[in-house]
Amino acid sequence: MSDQLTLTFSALADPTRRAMLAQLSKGEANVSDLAAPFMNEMSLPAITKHLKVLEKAGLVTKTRDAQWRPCKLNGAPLKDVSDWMELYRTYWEDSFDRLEDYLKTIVPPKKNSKANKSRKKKKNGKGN
Amino acid sequence: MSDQLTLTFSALADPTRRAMLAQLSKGEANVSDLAAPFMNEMSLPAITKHLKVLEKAGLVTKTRDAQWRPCKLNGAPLKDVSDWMELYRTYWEDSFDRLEDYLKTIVPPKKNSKANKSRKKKKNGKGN
DNA sequence: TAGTTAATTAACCTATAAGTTAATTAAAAA
DNA sequence: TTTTTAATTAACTTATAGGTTAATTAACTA
Repeated sequence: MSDQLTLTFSALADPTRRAMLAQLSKGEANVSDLAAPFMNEMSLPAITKHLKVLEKAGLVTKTRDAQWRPCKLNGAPLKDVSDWMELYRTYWEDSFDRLEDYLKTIVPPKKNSKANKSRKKKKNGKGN
Repeated sequence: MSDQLTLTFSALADPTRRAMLAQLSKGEANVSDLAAPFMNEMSLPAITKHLKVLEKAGLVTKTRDAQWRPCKLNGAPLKDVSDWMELYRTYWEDSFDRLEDYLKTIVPPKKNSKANKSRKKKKNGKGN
């Protein structure tokens, strides 16, 4: 009963699943194709499970072709992630960091805590 | 020993934690401030734990002020998410859906129309 | 029909995520 | 000095994520 965003973030929170998405971004692939890069690390049923997580999140759609199961990337759920991210853009954008750095150069580092009061003396009266 | 992206996605894969980030995006807050909206649903130690997950992901930094722990949002890890998302932009962008829809209107589903012929040559060719 | 291939399901194990209550720490206030 | 406030830690429970091996399903192939 998770909301969509939770389902999506959970699905993305695993490097194997992200690698599977990366592979699918190059084109359709069967389950065994998707499993191939991991066959030294894990079993086929493990891949089936990862795939199921991606399907439940709506990130992958699986069809049928004889005994094969061609899988396709579906990016739609990433739109929600993108929209969510947008709320925080100012917190991670480069320009924000640069602005912060810039502000540090023109606003004297002054703290108003009591601890600070006892510790720090302003260097010269010029600032601000 | 998760990679950063995994840590970040995992941290975001919980609605309580996302709500905490939302609150922090409005400004600094102490642990009890962050807990307040959830006090009917969960205990304070639960919030402490969620906070710890956010800290380990680098999304929140906690400082000290007497017995309070002012918390601050740090968006830096979201940059990685944003960069990762960028790889899939074409798969979720509205314009992509619209382009797809548009292409469906101009590429006849069946035989080679004149328009089709000029754009597409793909019956048996291994071309590109 | 028997055998092979592709994938899933079943049954199980282990680690950990997410919560709890109770105890503890640390600072402030009375 | 005692009490209150803010937060964490400890110890524990429960559910689930992520993996395993073995069995099963379903389609194609010889």
